Amino acid sequence: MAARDLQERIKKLIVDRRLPSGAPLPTEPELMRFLGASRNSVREALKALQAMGIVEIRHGFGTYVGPMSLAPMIEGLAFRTVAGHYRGEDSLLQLLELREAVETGLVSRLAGRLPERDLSELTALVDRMDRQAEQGAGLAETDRAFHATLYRGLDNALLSEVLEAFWDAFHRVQRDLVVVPHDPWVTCRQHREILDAVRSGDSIRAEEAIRDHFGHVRARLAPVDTTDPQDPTRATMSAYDR
Amino acid sequence: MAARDLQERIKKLIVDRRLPSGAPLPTEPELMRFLGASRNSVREALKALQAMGIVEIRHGFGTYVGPMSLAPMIEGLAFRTVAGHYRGEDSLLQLLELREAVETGLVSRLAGRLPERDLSELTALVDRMDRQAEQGAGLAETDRAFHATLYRGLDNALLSEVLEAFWDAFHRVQRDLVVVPHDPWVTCRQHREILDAVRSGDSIRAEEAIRDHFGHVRARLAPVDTTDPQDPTRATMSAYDR
DNA sequence: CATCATTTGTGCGTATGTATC
DNA sequence: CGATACATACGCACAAATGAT
Repeated sequence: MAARDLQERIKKLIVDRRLPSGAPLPTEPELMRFLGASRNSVREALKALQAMGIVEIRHGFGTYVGPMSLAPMIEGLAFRTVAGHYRGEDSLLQLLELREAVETGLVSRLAGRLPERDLSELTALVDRMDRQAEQGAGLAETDRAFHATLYRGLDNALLSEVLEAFWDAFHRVQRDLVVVPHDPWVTCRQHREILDAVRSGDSIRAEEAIRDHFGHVRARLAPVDTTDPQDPTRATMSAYDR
Repeated sequence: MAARDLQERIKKLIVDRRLPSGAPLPTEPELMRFLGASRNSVREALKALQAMGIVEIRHGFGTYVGPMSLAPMIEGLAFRTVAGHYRGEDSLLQLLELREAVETGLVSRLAGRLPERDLSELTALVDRMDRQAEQGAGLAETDRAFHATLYRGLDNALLSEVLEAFWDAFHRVQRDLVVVPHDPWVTCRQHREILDAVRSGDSIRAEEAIRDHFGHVRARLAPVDTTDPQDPTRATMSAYDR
């Protein structure tokens, strides 16, 4: 029995029965009977679907319909970027430019259209960035929240998820791969400028602010590190070394 | 041994050895020894990596490093959209709006910056659309080529791939799920308008043209079909019925 | 063209770890 | 604590596909 068919038939089973995220799937023996395949085949099909985020397997408990998040996309993008990076490609830069290209376009549509509620939330986030910079703490999570809150105003959950996925993939790779000596105060100032520009409703200025922000990150990215992860004298610590 | 670990260690093996796309991976028995796991566990890990597009398995031949394409992302997006659609969500509309939001932003950056070579290629594509409309042939592939050629000017291979992935996911779902009675002449006219706007260098007009184009598709999408795929009287044919 | 070795695909049996009741 | 149900893991055997001899 073709393993490819098994995956398709399990997917069909989910849509046919209108199973929502979190709904329990038939147990492995039941799937074996239903699909007419052995345990190995069923398990391999489930593993593949799990990798795609379509099903969720909880040890000793059961299999369930997955959260349908874009987590697999993050994994795939991140690995693709890491592999390309070590092969000497500028894959990390490309990922950053992808974010820049998309976000510059989106922020101009947002300018002047954000409700006061979101604006004040963004203000609070930038304020928190200031405090974190003062304490020398990392402000990655706050940066993530800022971008997420900003594009929430576009009122498209899928779009928000995609942007967050791009953010996650980029920062995961950046954290594992390169040393970025960045000045937190510059980051704070740039986010405040983005916020001010959006609040003022000036599309051009908002685009410019986003471009400045990404340009700053890009500059810190220039001296890419492509040392061999097998080389014990390497300067960075990759997640793939564990 | 956690199956999750196996996947990570195979990924680490790929980056450590700098294996490019298409390079052969160790055979299953070799991986069993290298990873100290049973064949089933190794195979399940490989299946998951295959689903993510990281490895490619060819029956009776061997396993290879995958093409690192975004094909898995298309699969995931498409399934997520289909499942959401049958559950009564407007997931297909959201996917279309995602494309619209991203493309409106990008096309304004393109206006007036496309080399004559790309412009003439786009002209040829629109001409081909006209001929196909005349013959009553489908112009989906030409539409795909138009959008791909358009954003090639942004000079970011990753961005191009992502946009093509969005296109593929949307059209796969639309083709399988809903009946869209669309007028090919309108489509032709709108693409010509996009091309003219980009050629003239008018960013505003280019954005407007893209918005018109997507607006037309959105209008044809309104009467969503959520009939039960198990219902033999259904009007549409889903890919998940096979 | 046929045969062979190699490699992946499939199926079965069994033992172990883990969660729920 | 035991009982039960389930996922996890292992090992073996055979089938099917591919490329080379």
